[in-house]
Amino acid sequence: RLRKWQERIRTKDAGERNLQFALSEIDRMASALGVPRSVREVASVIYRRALSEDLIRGRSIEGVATAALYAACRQEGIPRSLDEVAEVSRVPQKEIGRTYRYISQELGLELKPVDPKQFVPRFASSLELSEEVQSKATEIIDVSAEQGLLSGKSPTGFAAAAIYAASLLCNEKKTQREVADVAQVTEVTIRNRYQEQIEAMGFR
Amino acid sequence: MTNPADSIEIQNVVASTGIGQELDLEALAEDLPGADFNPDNFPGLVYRTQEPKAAALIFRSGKIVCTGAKSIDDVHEALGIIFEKLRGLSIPVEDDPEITVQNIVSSADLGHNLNLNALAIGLGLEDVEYEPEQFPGLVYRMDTPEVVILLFGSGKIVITGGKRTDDAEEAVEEIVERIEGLGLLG
DNA sequence: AGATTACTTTATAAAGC
DNA sequence: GCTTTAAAAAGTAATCT
Repeated sequence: RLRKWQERIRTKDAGERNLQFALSEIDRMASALGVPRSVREVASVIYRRALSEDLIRGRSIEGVATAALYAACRQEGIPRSLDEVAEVSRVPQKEIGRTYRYISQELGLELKPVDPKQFVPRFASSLELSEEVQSKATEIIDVSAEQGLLSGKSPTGFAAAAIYAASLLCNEKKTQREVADVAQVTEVTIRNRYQEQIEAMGFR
Repeated sequence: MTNPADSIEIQNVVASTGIGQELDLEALAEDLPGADFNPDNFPGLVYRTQEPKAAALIFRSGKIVCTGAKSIDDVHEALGIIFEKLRGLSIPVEDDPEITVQNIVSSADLGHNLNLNALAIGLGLEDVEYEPEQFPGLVYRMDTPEVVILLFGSGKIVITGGKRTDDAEEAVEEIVERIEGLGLLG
């Protein structure tokens, strides 16, 4: 009986330490990503839910913590790409994506697909582009998405191409390289999406 | 008006069987020209048939997995060739080993572009996985028939997880019905 | 700036770590 | 969970000319 007590305390302590570790990791990654405190709180709630529903078994704590943060960013409307999240995590991108899909399914998060427009303010400001370019890029995304060009395309690449196109249209040109770097996509992707988008806009 | 069900093409059939006889894979690897056997890597010996084109994974237990065939008939043909090869090496093989189809992968064309974002919401986010940052296809798990369908923006689809030839046709009819019901098929 | 090659996803069996 | 095998879909990426 005494051993059982000790075991329970030990397990409880270990669980408590693991939870503290996960929450501190979420905090560390959230800071590195520059997301507001509200996102860390949402991520903590998602992590605790995953813990209480026993979704961590067979997975790394860090993986679930990172996936929870990725999900929280999306839920709060300020998404980070898997690439960006992987940069501040010690878990490989592939595992983050898999774990996210798993906890998302199990917890019934039902997150809608990422809207490329949500990347525009952040990408545009790190390129020091004006509000005018941002609203033009937003318009390009809306028009080309309505014409069915978004299906299957990565939201980051789609946003990057629209920002590149908008920078040209507003005489604040950025090179494909510059835009590709902030969005973490290749110039080839920007070129491909850009061609389709200007056609959808009726230019060319 | 072309029927999407008519566009169905079987792309890959996976089946399992067994010869009811333990095998010495080291020796088999020597006697079977073209056999690949890397026990450090994987416990099965890989043997490929040219006509019909297929790949077989042969295990020490005598169990065999056949993949890559384009039809159920091809699976039987390819395995028949392997059984004969083994008999030719004086390895006793059961008369008609039972062959079980484990998975059929098919492709089809719905004939219209698809708005995957709208489809993800319409089909129900709980049954859908659509993460275009990770993969361009929308993954839809269907209950009856129990298959998984990958839907692409082009309207091309992949049906997998079925064990019967009819599964793909039933799945296409069902998905077309659901997409039409949502008013999302051109 | 092409072209080529290769990797992402789905399912599925097999034996063993 | 992983390892290997096959095949399709379409997007993205790395590498070479």
